[in-house]
Amino acid sequence: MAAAPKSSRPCSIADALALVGEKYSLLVLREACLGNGRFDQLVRNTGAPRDVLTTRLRRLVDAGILVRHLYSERPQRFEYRPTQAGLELEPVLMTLMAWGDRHLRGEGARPMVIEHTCGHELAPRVTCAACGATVRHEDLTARPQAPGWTLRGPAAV
Amino acid sequence: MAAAPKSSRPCSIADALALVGEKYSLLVLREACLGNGRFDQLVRNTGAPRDVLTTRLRRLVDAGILVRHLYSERPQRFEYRPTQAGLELEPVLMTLMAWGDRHLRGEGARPMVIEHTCGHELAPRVTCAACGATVRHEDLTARPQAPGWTLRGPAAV
DNA sequence: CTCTGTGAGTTGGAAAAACAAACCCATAAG
DNA sequence: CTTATGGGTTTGTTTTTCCAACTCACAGAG
Repeated sequence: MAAAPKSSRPCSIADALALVGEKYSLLVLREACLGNGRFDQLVRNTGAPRDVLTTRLRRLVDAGILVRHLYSERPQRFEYRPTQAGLELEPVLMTLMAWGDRHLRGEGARPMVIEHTCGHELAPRVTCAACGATVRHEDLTARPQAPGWTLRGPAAV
Repeated sequence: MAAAPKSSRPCSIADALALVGEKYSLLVLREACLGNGRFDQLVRNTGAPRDVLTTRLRRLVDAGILVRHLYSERPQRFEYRPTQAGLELEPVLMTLMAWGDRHLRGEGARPMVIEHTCGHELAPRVTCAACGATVRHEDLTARPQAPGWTLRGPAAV
């Protein structure tokens, strides 16, 4: 029999969520990407309690997702900006927003619209870099690399 | 002056996170998508405490992201499967996994690989459905639809 | 100079969640 | 009859979250 796993499945989804999956973290990143990276703006726009925001910001800076940028000496004032790694999470946010727009509200009531340079409203699509096709569940096969972690097979509704 | 917003920014990212942003929710969805939707599998594979898992599952079912599927009468046994809405969150997970693979570990140590039907390993890419270009931060402009919510402008690192 | 305001946090105590381990119930297998 | 399995619930403890108030450094108005 396969060795029984003692802890949860090793997976970069889990690892990523351990960093950015805490409450408010992704909202903070959203604001940073929008250019609203100052402490009081973050408090207002995310709704996070100030102390929680403090710990989230520390974590995100430590993880290399945000940088603390001094925008005024005397008095010292800081702003949090996304790093390259942070900016690369933006597509995740866009995809999540599109999902929310589709499933969480009736057509027409979107509170924020993103425009793409191409002139159209952004409709993010996740594609396979190799073949260019839109990613669909049926086209995927997961292969865990660690022993002891198996899959039952594709789930049908 | 613009009306000061009392609560946090209205945004489908926030709404989506309110549903699936709690600890373990997306890991549960991952397992459901992998076909491991039974209670004990979920406990083992996500590491969630059983009571927490119970409340997450209820929430995800109520939200229409999972369905509770009876796979055996006498004894009654259930399995949680992703709905269409749940499956449409899978690309978010794939994008997040790719981000984690890139930024959270050295090249080569990925614990799970997804294969696409095209024969290649899946490398998810987020593109603009209108023009097909890969989505990059510099190409986006956010336009909040609700009054009182403004943006500072694009942030540069 | 004092008075008020702003930005960026700390501090302290109450309330809510998470956690761990034990327990429950129906059925099935040995 | 005993043990095992699946899908949870219960109980008690430990962490987090939440909220409001407070601090500190400086700036501008009067």
